[in-house]
Amino acid sequence: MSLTAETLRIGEVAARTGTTARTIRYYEEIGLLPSPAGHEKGRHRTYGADDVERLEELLRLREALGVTLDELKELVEREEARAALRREYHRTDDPAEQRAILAQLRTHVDRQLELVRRRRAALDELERDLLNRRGLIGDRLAAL
Amino acid sequence: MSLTAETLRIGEVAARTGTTARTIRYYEEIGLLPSPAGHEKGRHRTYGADDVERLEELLRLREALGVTLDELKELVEREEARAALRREYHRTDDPAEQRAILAQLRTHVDRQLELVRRRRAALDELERDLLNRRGLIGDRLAAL
DNA sequence: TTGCTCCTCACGTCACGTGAGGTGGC
DNA sequence: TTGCTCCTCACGTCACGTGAGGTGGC
Repeated sequence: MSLTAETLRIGEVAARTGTTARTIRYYEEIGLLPSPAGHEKGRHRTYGADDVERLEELLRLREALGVTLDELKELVEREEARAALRREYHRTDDPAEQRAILAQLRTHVDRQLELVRRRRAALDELERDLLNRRGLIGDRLAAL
Repeated sequence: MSLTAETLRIGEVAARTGTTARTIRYYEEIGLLPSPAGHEKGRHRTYGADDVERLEELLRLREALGVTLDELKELVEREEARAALRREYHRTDDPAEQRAILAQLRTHVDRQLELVRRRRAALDELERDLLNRRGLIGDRLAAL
Protein backbone atom coordinates (compact mmCIF):
# COMPACT_ATOMS: atom_id res chain seq x y z
CA MET A 1 0.00 0.00 0.00
CA SER A 2 2.83 2.31 -0.78
CA LEU A 3 2.25 5.59 -2.53
CA THR A 4 5.95 6.27 -2.97
CA ALA A 5 7.89 5.25 -6.06
CA GLU A 6 9.68 1.92 -6.08
CA THR A 7 12.50 1.83 -3.54
CA LEU A 8 15.51 -0.42 -3.90
CA ARG A 9 18.06 -1.77 -1.47
CA ILE A 10 21.77 -1.52 -2.08
CA GLY A 11 22.15 -5.10 -3.32
CA GLU A 12 19.45 -4.60 -5.91
CA VAL A 13 21.06 -1.36 -7.10
CA ALA A 14 24.42 -3.14 -7.34
CA ALA A 15 22.89 -5.96 -9.38
CA ARG A 16 21.15 -3.59 -11.77
CA THR A 17 24.28 -1.55 -12.40
CA GLY A 18 26.69 -4.48 -12.52
CA THR A 19 28.76 -3.36 -9.54
CA THR A 20 28.97 -4.23 -5.80
CA ALA A 21 27.47 -2.85 -2.61
CA ARG A 22 30.98 -2.06 -1.41
CA THR A 23 31.63 0.12 -4.42
CA ILE A 24 28.39 2.03 -3.90
CA ARG A 25 29.22 2.67 -0.24
CA TYR A 26 32.74 3.68 -1.19
CA TYR A 27 31.51 6.20 -3.76
CA GLU A 28 29.24 7.61 -1.08
CA GLU A 29 32.15 7.72 1.37
CA ILE A 30 34.33 9.80 -0.95
CA GLY A 31 31.45 12.07 -1.93
CA LEU A 32 31.00 10.83 -5.47
CA LEU A 33 27.45 9.78 -4.69
CA PRO A 34 25.21 11.59 -2.18
CA SER A 35 24.04 9.47 0.74
CA PRO A 36 20.59 8.26 -0.26
CA ALA A 37 17.62 10.30 0.97
CA GLY A 38 16.75 9.72 4.61
CA HIS A 39 19.61 7.39 5.43
CA GLU A 40 20.61 7.21 9.10
CA LYS A 41 23.74 5.48 10.35
CA GLY A 42 23.23 1.77 10.90
CA ARG A 43 19.98 1.67 8.93
CA HIS A 44 19.46 0.28 5.46
CA ARG A 45 20.00 2.60 2.52
CA THR A 46 17.09 2.93 0.12
CA TYR A 47 17.47 4.10 -3.45
CA GLY A 48 15.20 5.24 -6.25
CA ALA A 49 15.32 4.90 -10.02
CA ASP A 50 17.11 8.24 -10.34
CA ASP A 51 19.90 7.02 -8.04
CA VAL A 52 20.33 3.99 -10.27
CA GLU A 53 20.54 6.21 -13.32
CA ARG A 54 23.14 8.46 -11.76
CA LEU A 55 25.27 5.51 -10.74
CA GLU A 56 24.96 3.96 -14.19
CA GLU A 57 26.21 7.19 -15.71
CA LEU A 58 29.17 7.30 -13.35
CA LEU A 59 30.17 3.71 -14.04
CA ARG A 60 29.80 4.24 -17.76
CA LEU A 61 32.08 7.27 -17.72
CA ARG A 62 34.59 5.51 -15.52
CA GLU A 63 34.82 2.40 -17.65
CA ALA A 64 34.63 4.08 -21.02
CA LEU A 65 37.13 6.84 -20.27
CA GLY A 66 39.33 5.03 -17.77
CA VAL A 67 39.54 8.04 -15.47
CA THR A 68 40.38 8.04 -11.75
CA LEU A 69 37.63 8.70 -9.24
CA ASP A 70 39.06 12.16 -8.64
CA GLU A 71 38.82 12.97 -12.33
CA LEU A 72 35.34 11.46 -12.38
CA LYS A 73 34.37 13.78 -9.54
CA GLU A 74 35.57 16.75 -11.57
CA LEU A 75 33.58 15.59 -14.58
CA VAL A 76 30.48 15.34 -12.40
CA GLU A 77 31.05 18.78 -10.95
CA ARG A 78 31.36 20.22 -14.44
CA GLU A 79 28.17 18.38 -15.33
CA GLU A 80 26.47 20.15 -12.45
CA ALA A 81 27.88 23.46 -13.60
CA ARG A 82 26.30 22.74 -16.97
CA ALA A 83 22.94 22.04 -15.37
CA ALA A 84 23.18 25.43 -13.67
CA LEU A 85 24.01 27.04 -17.01
CA ARG A 86 20.97 25.39 -18.60
CA ARG A 87 18.72 26.80 -15.89
CA GLU A 88 20.28 30.18 -16.47
CA TYR A 89 19.58 29.82 -20.19
CA HIS A 90 15.90 29.26 -19.54
CA ARG A 91 15.61 32.11 -17.08
CA THR A 92 16.90 34.78 -19.41
CA ASP A 93 15.47 35.88 -22.73
CA ASP A 94 18.33 38.09 -23.79
CA PRO A 95 19.53 36.45 -27.03
CA ALA A 96 23.10 37.68 -26.51
CA GLU A 97 23.26 36.04 -23.10
CA GLN A 98 21.64 32.86 -24.42
CA ARG A 99 24.17 32.73 -27.21
CA ALA A 100 27.02 33.04 -24.70
CA ILE A 101 25.59 30.26 -22.53
CA LEU A 102 25.11 27.92 -25.48
CA ALA A 103 28.66 28.56 -26.64
CA GLN A 104 29.97 27.60 -23.20
CA LEU A 105 27.87 24.45 -23.14
CA ARG A 106 29.23 23.49 -26.54
CA THR A 107 32.80 23.98 -25.36
CA HIS A 108 32.15 21.65 -22.43
CA VAL A 109 30.70 18.97 -24.67
CA ASP A 110 33.60 19.33 -27.09
CA ARG A 111 36.07 18.77 -24.30
CA GLN A 112 34.38 15.50 -23.39
CA LEU A 113 34.25 14.46 -27.02
CA GLU A 114 37.99 14.97 -27.19
CA LEU A 115 38.46 12.58 -24.26
CA VAL A 116 36.27 9.98 -25.92
CA ARG A 117 38.09 10.29 -29.22
CA ARG A 118 41.51 9.94 -27.74
CA ARG A 119 40.42 6.67 -26.18
CA ARG A 120 38.80 5.50 -29.39
CA ALA A 121 41.98 6.16 -31.35
CA ALA A 122 43.89 3.66 -29.20
CA LEU A 123 41.17 1.06 -29.68
CA ASP A 124 40.99 1.69 -33.41
CA GLU A 125 44.70 1.13 -33.77
CA LEU A 126 44.49 -2.14 -31.89
CA GLU A 127 41.53 -3.24 -33.99
CA ARG A 128 43.37 -2.42 -37.21
CA ASP A 129 46.29 -4.59 -36.11
CA LEU A 130 44.00 -7.47 -35.27
CA LEU A 131 42.02 -7.19 -38.51
CA ASN A 132 45.28 -7.12 -40.39
CA ARG A 133 46.40 -10.34 -38.74
CA ARG A 134 43.03 -11.89 -39.43
CA GLY A 135 43.37 -10.97 -43.08
CA LEU A 136 46.78 -12.57 -43.39
CA ILE A 137 45.49 -15.77 -41.84
CA GLY A 138 42.52 -15.75 -44.18
CA ASP A 139 44.78 -15.32 -47.22
CA ARG A 140 46.89 -18.27 -46.22
CA LEU A 141 43.84 -20.42 -45.61
CA ALA A 142 42.50 -19.50 -49.04
CA ALA A 143 45.82 -20.37 -50.67
CA LEU A 144 45.87 -23.91 -49.24
CA MET B 1 83.29 2.05 -29.95
CA SER B 2 80.39 -0.25 -29.19
CA LEU B 3 79.46 -3.02 -31.60
CA THR B 4 76.26 -3.84 -29.74
CA ALA B 5 72.91 -2.28 -30.62
CA GLU B 6 71.79 0.82 -28.79
CA THR B 7 71.23 0.14 -25.10
CA LEU B 8 68.87 2.17 -22.96
CA ARG B 9 68.57 2.76 -19.26
CA ILE B 10 65.30 2.38 -17.43
CA GLY B 11 64.51 6.10 -17.31
CA GLU B 12 64.90 6.40 -21.05
CA VAL B 13 62.65 3.38 -21.62
CA ALA B 14 60.06 4.89 -19.28
CA ALA B 15 60.17 8.20 -21.15
CA ARG B 16 59.81 6.54 -24.55
CA THR B 17 56.83 4.47 -23.46
CA GLY B 18 55.14 7.14 -21.39
CA THR B 19 55.35 5.26 -18.12
CA THR B 20 57.63 5.25 -15.03
CA ALA B 21 60.71 3.33 -13.91
CA ARG B 22 58.69 2.05 -10.96
CA THR B 23 56.10 0.51 -13.25
CA ILE B 24 58.77 -1.20 -15.35
CA ARG B 25 60.40 -2.67 -12.24
CA TYR B 26 57.00 -3.73 -10.92
CA TYR B 27 56.12 -5.51 -14.17
CA GLU B 28 59.44 -7.30 -13.93
CA GLU B 29 58.75 -8.18 -10.29
CA ILE B 30 55.43 -9.86 -11.09
CA GLY B 31 56.84 -11.63 -14.13
CA LEU B 32 55.03 -9.62 -16.78
CA LEU B 33 58.36 -8.48 -18.21
CA PRO B 34 61.52 -10.63 -18.18
CA SER B 35 64.43 -9.11 -16.30
CA PRO B 36 66.56 -7.46 -18.94
CA ALA B 37 69.45 -9.48 -20.37
CA GLY B 38 72.47 -9.63 -18.08
CA HIS B 39 70.96 -7.77 -15.14
CA GLU B 40 72.54 -8.48 -11.76
CA LYS B 41 71.06 -7.32 -8.47
CA GLY B 42 72.11 -3.79 -7.57
CA ARG B 43 73.38 -3.03 -11.07
CA HIS B 44 71.71 -0.86 -13.67
CA ARG B 45 69.22 -2.51 -16.01
CA THR B 46 69.91 -2.09 -19.71
CA TYR B 47 67.27 -2.47 -22.37
CA GLY B 48 67.15 -2.80 -26.14
CA ALA B 49 64.70 -1.64 -28.79
CA ASP B 50 62.85 -4.98 -28.62
CA ASP B 51 62.25 -4.48 -24.90
CA VAL B 52 60.77 -1.09 -25.61
CA GLU B 53 58.48 -2.58 -28.23
CA ARG B 54 57.30 -5.33 -25.91
CA LEU B 55 56.53 -2.84 -23.15
CA GLU B 56 54.72 -0.55 -25.56
CA GLU B 57 52.53 -3.44 -26.63
CA LEU B 58 51.75 -4.30 -23.01
CA LEU B 59 50.82 -0.74 -22.11
CA ARG B 60 48.72 -0.41 -25.23
CA LEU B 61 46.74 -3.54 -24.42
CA ARG B 62 46.34 -2.54 -20.81
CA GLU B 63 45.07 0.95 -21.53
CA ALA B 64 42.94 0.09 -24.53
CA LEU B 65 41.29 -2.96 -23.02
CA GLY B 66 41.30 -1.95 -19.37
CA VAL B 67 42.38 -5.40 -18.19
CA THR B 68 44.07 -6.27 -14.89
CA LEU B 69 47.72 -7.24 -14.93
CA ASP B 70 46.73 -10.86 -14.32
CA GLU B 71 44.52 -10.81 -17.38
CA LEU B 72 47.27 -9.06 -19.30
CA LYS B 73 49.63 -11.86 -18.32
CA GLU B 74 47.18 -14.39 -19.72
CA LEU B 75 46.92 -12.44 -22.96
CA VAL B 76 50.69 -12.44 -23.26
CA GLU B 77 50.89 -16.15 -22.57
CA ARG B 78 48.32 -16.81 -25.28
CA GLU B 79 50.37 -14.57 -27.55
CA GLU B 80 53.36 -16.80 -26.89
CA ALA B 81 51.26 -19.87 -27.57
CA ARG B 82 50.41 -18.30 -30.91
CA ALA B 83 54.06 -17.71 -31.71
CA ALA B 84 54.66 -21.41 -31.03
CA LEU B 85 51.79 -22.29 -33.36
CA ARG B 86 53.26 -20.12 -36.09
CA ARG B 87 56.59 -21.91 -35.81
CA GLU B 88 54.73 -25.20 -36.00
CA TYR B 89 52.93 -23.96 -39.11
CA HIS B 90 56.23 -23.28 -40.86
CA ARG B 91 57.75 -26.61 -39.83
CA THR B 92 55.05 -28.78 -41.32
CA ASP B 93 53.95 -28.99 -44.94
CA ASP B 94 50.89 -31.13 -44.39
CA PRO B 95 48.07 -28.90 -45.66
CA ALA B 96 45.54 -30.46 -43.29
CA GLU B 97 47.73 -29.63 -40.31
CA GLN B 98 48.41 -26.15 -41.64
CA ARG B 99 44.71 -25.56 -42.06
CA ALA B 100 44.08 -26.66 -38.46
CA ILE B 101 46.79 -24.32 -37.15
CA LEU B 102 45.49 -21.36 -39.13
CA ALA B 103 41.97 -21.99 -37.87
CA GLN B 104 43.23 -21.92 -34.29
CA LEU B 105 45.15 -18.71 -34.89
CA ARG B 106 42.04 -17.12 -36.33
CA THR B 107 40.00 -18.14 -33.30
CA HIS B 108 42.55 -16.46 -31.03
CA VAL B 109 42.47 -13.25 -33.03
CA ASP B 110 38.67 -13.31 -33.08
CA ARG B 111 38.57 -13.57 -29.31
CA GLN B 112 40.74 -10.46 -28.99
CA LEU B 113 38.61 -8.63 -31.53
CA GLU B 114 35.59 -9.41 -29.39
CA LEU B 115 37.28 -7.75 -26.40
CA VAL B 116 38.12 -4.69 -28.46
CA ARG B 117 34.60 -4.42 -29.83
CA ARG B 118 32.93 -4.66 -26.48
CA ARG B 119 35.03 -1.73 -25.29
CA ARG B 120 34.31 0.23 -28.44
CA ALA B 121 30.58 -0.24 -28.01
CA ALA B 122 30.67 1.57 -24.66
CA LEU B 123 32.67 4.41 -26.17
CA ASP B 124 30.41 4.63 -29.21
CA GLU B 125 27.36 4.97 -26.99
CA LEU B 126 28.98 7.75 -25.02
CA GLU B 127 30.03 9.51 -28.20
CA ARG B 128 26.51 9.27 -29.62
CA ASP B 129 25.12 10.90 -26.47
CA LEU B 130 27.64 13.70 -26.67
CA LEU B 131 27.10 14.31 -30.38
CA ASN B 132 23.39 14.39 -29.74
CA ARG B 133 23.81 17.08 -27.09
CA ARG B 134 26.09 19.01 -29.38
CA GLY B 135 23.44 18.87 -32.08
CA LEU B 136 20.73 20.20 -29.78
CA ILE B 137 22.95 23.09 -28.76
CA GLY B 138 23.75 23.84 -32.39
CA ASP B 139 20.05 23.88 -33.28
CA ARG B 140 19.32 26.38 -30.55
CA LEU B 141 22.20 28.57 -31.54
CA ALA B 142 20.99 28.56 -35.13
CA ALA B 143 17.46 29.48 -34.04
CA LEU B 144 18.57 32.58 -32.14
C1' DT C 1 85.58 14.20 -8.92
C1' DT C 2 81.01 16.01 -9.63
C1' DG C 3 76.11 15.13 -11.11
C1' DC C 4 73.09 12.70 -12.62
C1' DT C 5 70.42 8.49 -12.90
C1' DC C 6 70.13 4.32 -11.08
C1' DC C 7 69.67 0.72 -7.16
C1' DT C 8 66.89 -1.71 -3.24
C1' DC C 9 63.97 -1.66 0.65
C1' DA C 10 59.81 -0.29 2.55
C1' DC C 11 55.95 2.38 3.68
C1' DG C 12 51.90 5.13 1.51
C1' DT C 13 47.78 5.35 -1.49
C1' DC C 14 43.78 4.46 -4.43
C1' DA C 15 39.81 1.67 -5.25
C1' DC C 16 37.94 -1.37 -3.76
C1' DG C 17 37.55 -7.06 -1.72
C1' DT C 18 36.72 -9.66 2.20
C1' DG C 19 35.69 -11.28 6.51
C1' DA C 20 33.85 -10.44 11.62
C1' DG C 21 30.34 -9.59 14.43
C1' DG C 22 25.99 -7.58 14.75
C1' DT C 23 21.24 -5.60 13.54
C1' DG C 24 17.09 -4.65 10.33
C1' DG C 25 12.98 -5.69 7.67
C1' DC C 26 9.80 -8.58 4.48
C1' DT D 1 10.63 -16.62 14.38
C1' DT D 2 13.60 -17.85 10.57
C1' DG D 3 16.51 -16.22 6.58
C1' DC D 4 18.05 -13.26 4.11
C1' DT D 5 20.23 -8.90 3.16
C1' DC D 6 21.92 -5.21 5.24
C1' DC D 7 25.06 -2.52 8.65
C1' DT D 8 29.85 -0.79 10.34
C1' DC D 9 34.55 -1.43 11.36
C1' DA D 10 38.86 -2.84 9.84
C1' DC D 11 42.34 -5.39 7.66
C1' DG D 12 43.86 -7.26 2.88
C1' DT D 13 45.11 -6.49 -1.99
C1' DC D 14 46.38 -4.66 -6.49
C1' DA D 15 49.14 -1.47 -9.04
C1' DC D 16 51.79 1.33 -8.44
C1' DG D 17 53.84 6.43 -5.96
C1' DT D 18 57.16 8.18 -3.00
C1' DG D 19 60.83 8.89 -0.09
C1' DA D 20 65.40 7.12 2.34
C1' DG D 21 69.83 5.94 2.03
C1' DG D 22 73.21 4.26 -0.92
C1' DT D 23 75.93 2.94 -5.24
C1' DG D 24 77.06 3.01 -10.49
C1' DG D 25 78.62 4.92 -14.82
C1' DC D 26 79.33 8.67 -18.55
